Amino acid sequence: MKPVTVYDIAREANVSVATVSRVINNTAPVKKSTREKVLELIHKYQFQPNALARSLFKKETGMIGVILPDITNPFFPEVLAGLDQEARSKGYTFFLCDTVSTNGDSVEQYVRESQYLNILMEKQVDGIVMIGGRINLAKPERELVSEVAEASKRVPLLLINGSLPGESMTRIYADEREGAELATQHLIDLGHRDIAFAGGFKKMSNTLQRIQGFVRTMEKNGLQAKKEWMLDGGFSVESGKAFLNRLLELPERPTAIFCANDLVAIGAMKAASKAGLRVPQDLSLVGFDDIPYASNSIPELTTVSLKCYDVGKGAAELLHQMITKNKVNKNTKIRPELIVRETTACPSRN
Amino acid sequence: MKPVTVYDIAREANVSVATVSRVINNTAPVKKSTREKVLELIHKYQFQPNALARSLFKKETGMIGVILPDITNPFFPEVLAGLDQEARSKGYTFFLCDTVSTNGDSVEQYVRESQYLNILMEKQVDGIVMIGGRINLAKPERELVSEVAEASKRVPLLLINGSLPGESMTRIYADEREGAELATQHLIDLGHRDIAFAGGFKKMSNTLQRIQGFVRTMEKNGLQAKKEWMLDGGFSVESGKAFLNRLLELPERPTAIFCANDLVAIGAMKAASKAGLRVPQDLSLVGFDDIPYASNSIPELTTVSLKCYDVGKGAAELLHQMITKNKVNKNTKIRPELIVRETTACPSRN
DNA sequence: AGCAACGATGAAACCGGTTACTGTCTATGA
DNA sequence: TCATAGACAGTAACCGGTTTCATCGTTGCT
Repeated sequence: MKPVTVYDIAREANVSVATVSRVINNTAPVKKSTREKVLELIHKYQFQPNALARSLFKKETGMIGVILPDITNPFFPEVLAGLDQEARSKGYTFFLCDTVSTNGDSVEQYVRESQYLNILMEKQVDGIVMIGGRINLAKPERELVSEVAEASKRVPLLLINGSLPGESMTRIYADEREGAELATQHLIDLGHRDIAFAGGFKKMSNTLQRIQGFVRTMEKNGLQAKKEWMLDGGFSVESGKAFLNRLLELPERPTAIFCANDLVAIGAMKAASKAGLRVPQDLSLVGFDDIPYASNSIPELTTVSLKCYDVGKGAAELLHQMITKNKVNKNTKIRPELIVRETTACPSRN
Repeated sequence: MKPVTVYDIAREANVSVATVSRVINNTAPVKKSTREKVLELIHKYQFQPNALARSLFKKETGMIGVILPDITNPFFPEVLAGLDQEARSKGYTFFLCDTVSTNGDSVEQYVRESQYLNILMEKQVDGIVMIGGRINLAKPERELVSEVAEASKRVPLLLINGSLPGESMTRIYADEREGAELATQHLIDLGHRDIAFAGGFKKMSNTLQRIQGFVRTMEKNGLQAKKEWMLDGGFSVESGKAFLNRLLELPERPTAIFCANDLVAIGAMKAASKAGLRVPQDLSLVGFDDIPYASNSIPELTTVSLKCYDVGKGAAELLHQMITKNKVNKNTKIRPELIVRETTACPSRN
């Protein structure tokens, strides 16, 4: 049972396909009686025009691709939600491209990124959004990155929360350094002097930014970031636990930890609880991102909101501009916000 | 700067487009020297074949659509991950269609569902997966549902965790009733007799199933489910808090609550903590779904795993079968599993 | 030598829409 | 009365691939 086409409709209505098309798109006047006849047939057969054919000719698909590293990380659904709400109102549909690697191999992830980039372009998406992923690599890995820049010459491509070293691409991002400064200053203001930084990957630009903001703020306050209290190696709950346990084994312990993201903070909180430490009385914790977890934990997590939803929404607007006009300001910065909840307090003196 | 096409390649290689196509798809023998010349040009121009044109002719797009109610609910990313991993290995790409309504209006959500259904079909997706949403409506709302059944006649359509009353459609689901039985029996085995049920929407079939499992197990053990301890009205953390507070105001209080999902359980846990109740000493809590939250809370949540990931994976396999052959067993059931963690204990006697 | 089978290739149809171009026919104004 | 604009509609080209069918030259077998 073949799907019905404009030709079928045209034949049965005794008109040409051009007329059918005009009725569908309201693109030129059609006699009322003719229009009605066509409309009736369309309804009768539940005719659905083939979007492939249409897009092939019109050179626009109304599809945009989103490439992200792991949909299971609650950070991403949040920006996706913002992206979606805004994009939907403009008539776009989404490809979701998750580059998560099954075996934890990060090279595999990069490969996947390239694959998706190609697939999306072949599918003629109107635009592409990349969140995180390789665009977060720090300078040394630069070569890995050129094809992203290459792709951006062929299709509107927007980077979220990441930049390509050396390449000037359009991007929208939350200012991670400022966020880190906010968090660090908050801890210092509470009276903490012994503050650790835990989480992330030093190879990634987002981690670097956060570390920079941390170190800088420490120094500005006449404090110094202790090397042995700077732990990296992951963004997950598990790694958060590991970090805390490592910290526990040290001769000197910090009174507060600034975590690279909320998941790490949650992990640290769990490990602390296991070890009999009370948060925030014995240990202050601040996270980063403000994913929904953060407000659902007990105690609720003090954190820095990266305004995921706003970033997503802004991204959709920007991309839309890139697609229609193609004049857009290259760098859009979203200001993060410190959200004080229950995991930070003055250090206990003893 | 127009994108290059097979024609451009063909011209410059002094061959016909047919030959170029053959080289690309390895679909017929081509002389080695010719092949190399073509390949070289493809590389030179970074030629990317237009997938729209190809799909238009081949009548397959390698795209599948996923319709779900709210990507922000961590349940869905989990099944998405399973779906994705499996589908990706079979060469599919995803449309993500989030029907979440901005204003909380559920009618709006149904409208969105229909829209997406149509869009997806027009875009000629190879198949559609629907998770939750209107397929979860209980019988009375049946009329709202016919167009889903209608769509399933035109394109392979698979239902996850939901059924269409009266219509026989292919579906894969975790047995919610069995899951509820597991949870309830667990509480009873611990010695609880006064057990409440909180969360969900009574209009939705998934809630109904869980309630059924709960009530049935209570009765099987000679207990009865108290009407005033059966609260519905949501699947969110907020509603979980509200439920607990309502329960607190009652003259008689349950010693345990079986929550319609993990989010509700988390909410209840938070409200309990605020009210000075210790979990599990003063109140046992069991959730449902086993989203990542569940293992990250303090204390960790006892819950019923719906095997989201497996369900997603199974869905991808099923859909693929529906697309290729079209012979498939209509009902695939996944057995849920009780996961005992830290929020359940024997009731304290007093 | 004769013929089948196969390798290599091109011409053209096809997928299902949209639109440029053309040509009626009618209403309107000079 | 005639020129002209605008409503209405059809023909055919076009978008960029894939595939069928036909052609032609080799090779292999009898």
